[in-house]
Amino acid sequence: MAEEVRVRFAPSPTGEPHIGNVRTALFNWLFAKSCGGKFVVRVEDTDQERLVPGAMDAVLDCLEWLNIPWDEGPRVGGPYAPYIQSERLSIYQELAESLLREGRAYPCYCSRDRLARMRDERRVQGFTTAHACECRTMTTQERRDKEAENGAPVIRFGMPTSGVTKVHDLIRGDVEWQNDLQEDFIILKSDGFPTYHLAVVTDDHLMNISHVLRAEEWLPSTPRHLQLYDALGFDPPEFGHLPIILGPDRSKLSKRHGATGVLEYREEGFLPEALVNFMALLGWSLDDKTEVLPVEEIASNFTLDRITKSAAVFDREKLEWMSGVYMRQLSTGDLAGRMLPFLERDLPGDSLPVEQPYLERIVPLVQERVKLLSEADEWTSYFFNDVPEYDPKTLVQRGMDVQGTLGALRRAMDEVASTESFDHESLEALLRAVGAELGLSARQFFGVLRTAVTGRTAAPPLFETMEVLGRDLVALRLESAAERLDQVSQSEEL
RNA sequence: GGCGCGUUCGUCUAGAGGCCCAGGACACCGCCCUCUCAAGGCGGAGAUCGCGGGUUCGAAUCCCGCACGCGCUACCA
Repeated sequence: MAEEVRVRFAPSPTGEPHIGNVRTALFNWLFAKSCGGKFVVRVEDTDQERLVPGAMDAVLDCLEWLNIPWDEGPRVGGPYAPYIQSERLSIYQELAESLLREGRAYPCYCSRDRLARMRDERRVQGFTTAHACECRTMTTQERRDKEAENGAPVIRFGMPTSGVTKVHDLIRGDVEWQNDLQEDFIILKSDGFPTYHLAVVTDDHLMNISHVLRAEEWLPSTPRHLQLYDALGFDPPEFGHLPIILGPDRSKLSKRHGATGVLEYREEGFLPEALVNFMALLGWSLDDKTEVLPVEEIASNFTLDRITKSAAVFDREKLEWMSGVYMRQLSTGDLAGRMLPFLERDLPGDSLPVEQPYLERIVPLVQERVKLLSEADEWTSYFFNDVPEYDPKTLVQRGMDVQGTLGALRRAMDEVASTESFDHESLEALLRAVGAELGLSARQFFGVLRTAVTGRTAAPPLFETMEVLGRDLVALRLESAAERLDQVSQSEEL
């Protein structure tokens, strides 16, 4: 009988949550969902020096924003609590102690300098930089002497000096390492904190993790973990090493590549469901055609054998496209609700407050034009003021002159003021006829009106826009346009 | 330097011996639609499947070698 699938995401709170981290979280969660397993979050805060206050909350906020819930972990608790490693120190210390007693680990008194020198020497000699110092074979007396002069040692794990360590990686297949090339790595630092290696192995075992799905950069430390499992008498979980995510220069995605923090994408107004879909496609695919699919469908079709082995370059342009796709799928009310906080943030103060019912009339006009919520203000600002800012000269369309443009504006003013129905269909019928009468093409006439009404040369359909703005505002803007154009042309003639 | 992993259009990918002189998507170009911008439709360009050897009637797919890229090589994760 197969055991319950339990996977975990184990971020270390050392900075802003990163696309790479979150993609790993997503794959773990997808895998758990795909087989009815549990997804646990565990905070690996064993590096006190690099610890960044608030980083843990940022990670958790990201997961929540992306709608990736966890079954156990911080904020939700669970049967294996605590899920924060700094609260579990005694567990690791006891295990390190027992390893020490059994002779599988030993105290090491070497200084960093000495270690660095040894590594350099080995490197020039063409050897691996690994392997142990002589602390491994010290006598008890020698240790006592060292301790007196050097203070607290670190605890190193003694790797086997012969044989190979093999893993059957769920994604990469069989991989093996020669043991004598492996380093005697530190499991307990001199401050009493465990290193990653001891802590993961311990907690993955204690928390009953069945599958370790982590980034490929961890593959080289897998033999260490396997040997630790063995020495501790624990059954190892299954391992699967996920392809890493690269920046445009094909090196591991990192801060120097610019926007890599997930929170930045939230600030920019990417839709979380688009980010999730997009990240899932970084290393996984359903088939040869389908790319846009809801997360439930990704989860129900998610299998490890469809994960790629090769690293993937993060393509922001495609993400933007996908965000637009999801944007268009939203209902009016939903989109309006999501836009609101962005408009409140980005619109000038005198345009506020934004009323949701009014916004919902605007949304259908801009929905298929907006890719990011942070663009919402650019697309809608002229709905929230009296007269938009623009260069009056842009009123004059190709093939027209100032006088003709002024005439067109004044004629439109009259029509707008006197027409009975102000719905877009009537307006279009009416103004089309007027344009023809003036001898202007639709492009010209509507171009003049577009600039006058919206202040821009690219905007949603004119007549729907007018309908939403209402007769008074439209009339005001047409009038203002005529005045401003008149002024400019006069001042330039002088 | 050592160890490990990887290598299909610029990018994400499909492909598990004949369906592939390689399919889809983003980006790009053109046309259509059209009041502008989008969205949409149609079409185009773009990959000698890293290279060289094998195996086979037949290889992107299997084997070997090489090259290149990336990762790891901390009292960081």
